[in-house]
Amino acid sequence: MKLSEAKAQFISSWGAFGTQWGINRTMAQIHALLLISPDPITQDEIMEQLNISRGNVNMNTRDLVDWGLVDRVLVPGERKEFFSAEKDIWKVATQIIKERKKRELDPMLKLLGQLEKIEGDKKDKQVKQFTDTVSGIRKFGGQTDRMLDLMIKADENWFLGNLLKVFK
Amino acid sequence: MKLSEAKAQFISSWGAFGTQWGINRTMAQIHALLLISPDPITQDEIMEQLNISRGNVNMNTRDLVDWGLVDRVLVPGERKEFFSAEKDIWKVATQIIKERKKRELDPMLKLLGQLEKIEGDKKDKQVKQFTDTVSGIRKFGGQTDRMLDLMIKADENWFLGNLLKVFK
DNA sequence: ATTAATTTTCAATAAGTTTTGAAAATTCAA
DNA sequence: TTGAATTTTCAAAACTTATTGAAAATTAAT
Repeated sequence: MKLSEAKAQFISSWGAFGTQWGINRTMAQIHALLLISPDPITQDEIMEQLNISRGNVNMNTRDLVDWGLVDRVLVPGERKEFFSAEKDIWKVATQIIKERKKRELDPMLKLLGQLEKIEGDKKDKQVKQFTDTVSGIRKFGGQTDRMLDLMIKADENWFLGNLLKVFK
Repeated sequence: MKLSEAKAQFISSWGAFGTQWGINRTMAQIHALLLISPDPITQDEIMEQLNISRGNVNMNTRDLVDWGLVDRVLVPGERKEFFSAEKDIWKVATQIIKERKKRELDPMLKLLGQLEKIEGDKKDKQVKQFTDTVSGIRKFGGQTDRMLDLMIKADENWFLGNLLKVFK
C-alpha cells in the first residue's frame, strides 16, 4: 500500500470511528490529518487535503484547540497560523478522558446525587427500584471517576505496567 | 422531589447523555425506563410513558436486545411481549464494553495493522510520522483491548477492589 | 493610516439521522 | 382454517446536526 492511499484510509476511518463516539466526523478527520503530519499545517492545507470549506476548518480546529488536542503554532516569518497535534497517544487519550469527564461524567454524577434524595415510601416497589438503580449507577460512576483521575495523573508505563501486572 | 418528576428527569438526562456517546436518544431513554421499572413492561407501556410511536419502540427495543442489555420476557397467560433490562450496573457496563470492543475496537485494530505495512522510504519524514502515529495508536489500542478483556472477565468487587488497591 | 492578508462569524442550506404511521407479516386462540 | 391481536417493516416526513460561503472583523506589513 502506498502512503497516499494509507493516509486517505486512515483519515476516513478515524472520522467514521469518531462519529460512533459522538465526535463530529470532520473534527476527527482534521485530528487524524494533524496526527500524521510531521510539521504544523495551515487552514488552507487542511481545506485542500480534506476538501472542506474554510469556515468548517476554522470551527473544528477551534474545537480541537478547546479540547486540548491541538495547538496553534506561530511559524517565524509566516503570516498564517499553523496547527499542530499532540502526537503522544497516551497524552491524547488522557486529555480526552479529562475533558469528557469534566463535561459529562461530573455533571451526570451531580444529577444522580440529587435524584437519590427522592421523597416516598421505600417499601413501594417503584420507589425502591428507582433509588436502587440511581444509586447503583452513581456508585459505579463514582468509582469510574476515581479510576480515571488516577489514570490521568499516572505516567504511561507506570500505569499500564502496574495495571497489567495485577491481572497477569 | 417526587418520584414522577425524578423519573422524568432521569429518563431525559440519560437520553441526552446517550447522544453524547453516539447512542440514539430514544434507545437510551427506553433503556433508562426499563432500568427503573421493577417489572417487565410492554411496547404499549413504553409508547405511552415516552410518547413515541410503535415503530420507534419496536426498532429500539430490538437494538437493545441485540446489544444484550434487554431481554424479551414471556409472561404466562399474556399474549403481549414484555421487556426487561439487566439491572446490575457492572453487568450493563461490561456488556456495553464487550459490544463496542467487538464492533469498533477490534476492526480498528485490524485496519491499523494493515496500515503499518506501508511501502516507502523510512527516512522520509512523511512516511516516518505516519508509521509512528499508526503504530502508536495500534499499540495503545492493543493494550486497551487486553485491559478490557480482563475487565470483562473479572468479577465486580474483585476487579475494582484490586484496581483501587494498586492506586491507593 | 491604508490596505491586503487572514481569520472568524453566522444565516442559509445541505446532509444525515430519527420518527412516524399505516400496511404487511406474523402469531395464536377459537 | 379464520380472524383478531400483536409485531414488524419501511417509505415519507420531521427533526437534528454539519457545512458552506460570503460578509464582517481582525491582524500586521508598508
